[in-house]
Amino acid sequence: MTSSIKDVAKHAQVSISTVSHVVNGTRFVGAQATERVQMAIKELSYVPSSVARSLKSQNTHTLGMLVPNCSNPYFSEIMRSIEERCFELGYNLILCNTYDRPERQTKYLQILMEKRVDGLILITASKPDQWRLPAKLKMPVVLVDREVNNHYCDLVETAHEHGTKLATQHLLDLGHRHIACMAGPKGLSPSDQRIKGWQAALQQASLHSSVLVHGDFTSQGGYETMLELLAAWQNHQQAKPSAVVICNDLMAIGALCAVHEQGLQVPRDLSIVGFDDIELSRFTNPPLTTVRQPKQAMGIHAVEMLVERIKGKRSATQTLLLTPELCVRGSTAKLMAD
Amino acid sequence: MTSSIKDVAKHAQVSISTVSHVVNGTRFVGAQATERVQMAIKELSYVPSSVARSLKSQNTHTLGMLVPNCSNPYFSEIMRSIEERCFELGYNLILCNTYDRPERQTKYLQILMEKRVDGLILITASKPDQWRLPAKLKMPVVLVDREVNNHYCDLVETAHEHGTKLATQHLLDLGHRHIACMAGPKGLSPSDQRIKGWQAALQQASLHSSVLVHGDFTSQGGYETMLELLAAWQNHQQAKPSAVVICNDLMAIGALCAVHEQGLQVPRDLSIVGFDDIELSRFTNPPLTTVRQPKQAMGIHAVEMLVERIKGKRSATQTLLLTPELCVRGSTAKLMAD
DNA sequence: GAAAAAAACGTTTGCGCAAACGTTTTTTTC
DNA sequence: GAAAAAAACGTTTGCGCAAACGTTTTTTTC
Repeated sequence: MTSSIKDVAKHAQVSISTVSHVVNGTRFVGAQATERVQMAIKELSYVPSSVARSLKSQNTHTLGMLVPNCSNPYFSEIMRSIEERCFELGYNLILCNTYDRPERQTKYLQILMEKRVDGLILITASKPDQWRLPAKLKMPVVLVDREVNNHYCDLVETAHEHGTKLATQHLLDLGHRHIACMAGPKGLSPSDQRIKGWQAALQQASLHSSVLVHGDFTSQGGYETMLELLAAWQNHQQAKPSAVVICNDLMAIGALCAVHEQGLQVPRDLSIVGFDDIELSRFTNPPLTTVRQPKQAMGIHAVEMLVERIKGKRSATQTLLLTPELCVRGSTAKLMAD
Repeated sequence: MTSSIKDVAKHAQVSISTVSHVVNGTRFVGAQATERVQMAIKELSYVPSSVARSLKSQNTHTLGMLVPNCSNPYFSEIMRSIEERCFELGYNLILCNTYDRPERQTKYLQILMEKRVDGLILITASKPDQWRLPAKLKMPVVLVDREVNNHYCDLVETAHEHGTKLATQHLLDLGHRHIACMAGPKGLSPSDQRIKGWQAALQQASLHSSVLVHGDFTSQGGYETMLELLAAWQNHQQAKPSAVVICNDLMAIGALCAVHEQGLQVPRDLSIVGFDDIELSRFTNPPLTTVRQPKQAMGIHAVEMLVERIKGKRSATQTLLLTPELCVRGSTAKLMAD
């Protein structure tokens, strides 16, 4: 079926050694021999086997990438830049969706170890207690976006707390005093840190913390959670805030939808700030004011840190904290006097 | 470093053959021997090498997946269902973004052949003339969403033409008579077919084709193209249509943004229908009426057809044409009398 | 109780390659 | 012109495994 180095050698009337050296340029080979080998390669459509090469060289130039869900734009945008940098550095990526399910993650880790991937990029949003990396996992690992309990590995993340601080401060500057927060699932570290940032900004302005609710980081969740909030406000069960800090863009987009569905307007009746700055945030109605995570930089650095480890150029673990920035668009406005 | 079957054999005082048979359950092994092998595996943290196994068995249980851009929600949603089915069937996926660049695709095809992937899933949107599959590519291939010139391979796609026909008919039913179309890049087969559907529906209603413009299937492109359209209409260079069929959701979302930015309202001043039904379409403002592509079914069938070929269960090429359906939401409304 | 059959393992090969190690031929050195 | 060096290749090994092929011991059969 597929021809091997042996077939090429026979066809070119040289040794397999010579074929190997022509293919890899690892030793001088005379002009005629080179010529004959190249001809044979072409005629037999020879493609060297990475499988055999990997067995010999003990590396695969392949990385495992675990993400909760590749159709979440936040993750897919990070994935994109990871893939891009991998391509440039000569690595391939095996895509693994975990859906935050520990058994699925465990299964994938096993498979990736069997495949002898050179390293792992972990973007996983499950609760810390649910998932500890097996200690025996003797393989370079870079965590992206969130810590893991027993982390003996590198980490790249955004300064979540600083991000929501920026968002909240922006709303304060616009005159808002009642600023609610829609966070992610309880116990999830990025979510917890974002809550802290919101609280810190309020405290700094000598304001009480306002309403805090938890969503699930999906659009549908943001939509439903916002509907509940609006209902509570309309029934006067709670004082109505004039602004909401929403801890990711997907929920913010769902929330926007809910607000409009109830006949209210953003930002006239309610200012909304998101978090992540996914590509579509620029095109919502109104365009979403949000905290931009440097997703491209995250991906690039994650790959570079991982490759450093793979090549043994660094032994100490390293944490890279990237700075988010506020993108002011149309979903926030000055507080209207009632 | 990592232990091999040899180490396990020595530790358990059996032959490598026995270890292999215990690991794979391919031959009866006595209770004590089994016990000793399992102990040794645990103590040495032995993980069998898929690399060596692949070299021996001549398969990798790995598929290549080429997509134009994994951060495009339409593709990422298909990818998700592909990954899901692969996981169930015991295959891994290597993620390859091509960005519609032929040289990048060529490079990836070479790498995937070297990696000896068992098959290929191709979701690629580049122009047919730019990219022909190398004839020597002796490997099962399934095309998703679009044809390729020399296609000796399987194909899964949506009935594009039928889709835009549904969309256009819906607008006609609402009383619209001037219905424009914003298509994708010229020469791209799904785009061309969608244009045909729009034309066919108009013709069936004995109407002239209205304005046709070409975007690039991105949000930004949809935004800009819509701004140009609006400018042309406001300068009375063109009669203003009351509705637009937009050939994917990303452009539709960009277009929505442009319309609102110009102070107009959807659907009051302009009805808009999208195509794809990406997840966020439900949450736009107004929620987007769109043609749903059965993305999950596409992914599942693509994987299953590919695995059939890999296992040699089918030799004839096969084309699967899936039926889209219209999702009526808030971006379309009855034509208002002026 | 000897021959045949069954049970339970072990030895060896080959998958395709990279590269250490070796060999032959030609050229250089003095 | 003989010894040494250089040029240009070839032979062989081992990476880790699956499985064909083989061997030894025990049990069954008549």
